[in-house]
Amino acid sequence: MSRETAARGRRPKRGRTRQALMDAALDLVAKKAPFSSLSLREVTKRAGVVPTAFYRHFPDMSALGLTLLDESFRTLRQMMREVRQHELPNERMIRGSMETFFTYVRNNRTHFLFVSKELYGGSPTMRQAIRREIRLFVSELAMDMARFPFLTQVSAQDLQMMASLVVNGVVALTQEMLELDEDDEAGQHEMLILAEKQVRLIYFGVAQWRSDSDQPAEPLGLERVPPGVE
Amino acid sequence: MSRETAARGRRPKRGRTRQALMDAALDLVAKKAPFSSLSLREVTKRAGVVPTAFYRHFPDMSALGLTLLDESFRTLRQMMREVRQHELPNERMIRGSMETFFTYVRNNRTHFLFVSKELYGGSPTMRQAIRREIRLFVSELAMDMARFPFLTQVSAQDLQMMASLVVNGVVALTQEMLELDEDDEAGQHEMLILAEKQVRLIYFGVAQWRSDSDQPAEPLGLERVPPGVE
DNA sequence: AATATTTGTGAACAGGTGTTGACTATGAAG
DNA sequence: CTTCATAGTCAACACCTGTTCACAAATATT
Repeated sequence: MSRETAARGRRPKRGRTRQALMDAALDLVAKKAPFSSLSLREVTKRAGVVPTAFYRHFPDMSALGLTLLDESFRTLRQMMREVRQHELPNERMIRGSMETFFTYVRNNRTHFLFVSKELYGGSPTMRQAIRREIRLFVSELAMDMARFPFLTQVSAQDLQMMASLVVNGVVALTQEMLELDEDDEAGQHEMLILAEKQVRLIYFGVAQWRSDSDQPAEPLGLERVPPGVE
Repeated sequence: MSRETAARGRRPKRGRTRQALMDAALDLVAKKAPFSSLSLREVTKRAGVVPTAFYRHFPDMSALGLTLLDESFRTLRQMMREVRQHELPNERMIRGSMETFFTYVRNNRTHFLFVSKELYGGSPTMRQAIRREIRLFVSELAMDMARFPFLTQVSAQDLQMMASLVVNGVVALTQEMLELDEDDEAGQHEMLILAEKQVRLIYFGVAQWRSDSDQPAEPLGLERVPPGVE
């Protein structure tokens, strides 16, 4: 008895509306304004649903945002775990890690666009959540670095500092890559090369580090520069 | 809350309304939402002016935003120039530069808060403008680094890469510092120490770098990989 | 097949939004 | 003093906002 009364009767909208709302929000963020300046009605319209239907799935917009955030990070965390288990700490590791990470970013563009814009522009709750996730990555990377033979004498605090340097760099490059056009192959590859170089550069510095004295192993001539340079 | 909402009785309203609008927007961004989700009426209300008065000074909100951006960077550029001229490339330079820079950030908190939120959350025009400024700082730093005697053989491209690493790191730490409470002396000092360490670490890596081979001066035990790596 | 629960609809509200046009106060220039 | 452009006010508009409520449709449970 499929009666279509006012021509409003639509297809089976089982639990799909919820996902439709999330996708709609993600789309709008990707090609328009940040999430905070996104209206409930806008999202529902794009999802092909009447505004009031929103409340069947989320109490308000900020709840949608947090759900989106969770969705964004859950798969990312899982991927990072796998990378950490498979890779070994050698020269090729850097390239491999960067490659898999940036490929992942590419395949989940809208999610990263969302997170990127919320990192500093979002509500306090959002920002805090994101920064917590980032700090988690830093700690895990620091743990990995602790296993490097030439870093056994570096303090945990300095390891954290080094790891955050790497993660911050990757985050910045990720955001810069998101500014590129979606199918700018050359640009994205260039970004990958750059990322690898930068991380490698940091690792060179790391190898020179002594944390006990808060000083480098060698002065390496930084301060031996003659004052007549200017 | 000592806002002079009673500006109605004040005489000299000459060119002050324009600045009042800018200050109001800056205040709102600092303690509320990002600039994009800021309404014209909200700004005028805070400035103690009727909404229509806005159009006497700016065609629309985005024009206000660009003006704010310009105001934010003009003094910063000037300060950076002075630092670049006074400082010498030695060990103390890093500490000194970081100190003056972070002090400046502290004294211009609202401006940096504004820029920080617009970097990734703002309109395309805004983001582009900000990234252009950042790229400018990178280039200038790269020029400074080119004068380091132990970097004369590094390619211009790699110098750019190194400089962007430093700048990105400082940007990230700046944004992190802005998350701290305004009068959290300890936290801000800690951030300064961290910044100095990170920059110093990068410089150690820099000293190891050889750009002609895209490889480090020494394998330094990261891996005993043969030189024939892609 | 009858019932109950979830999910989507439509109308309506109170209030905020950008922008208009005509009008008025201000202060400088003639 | 008069003239005139600048800068601020007021009322009004058409539109978009979040949220409410009662109702209808679709699905699940009995």
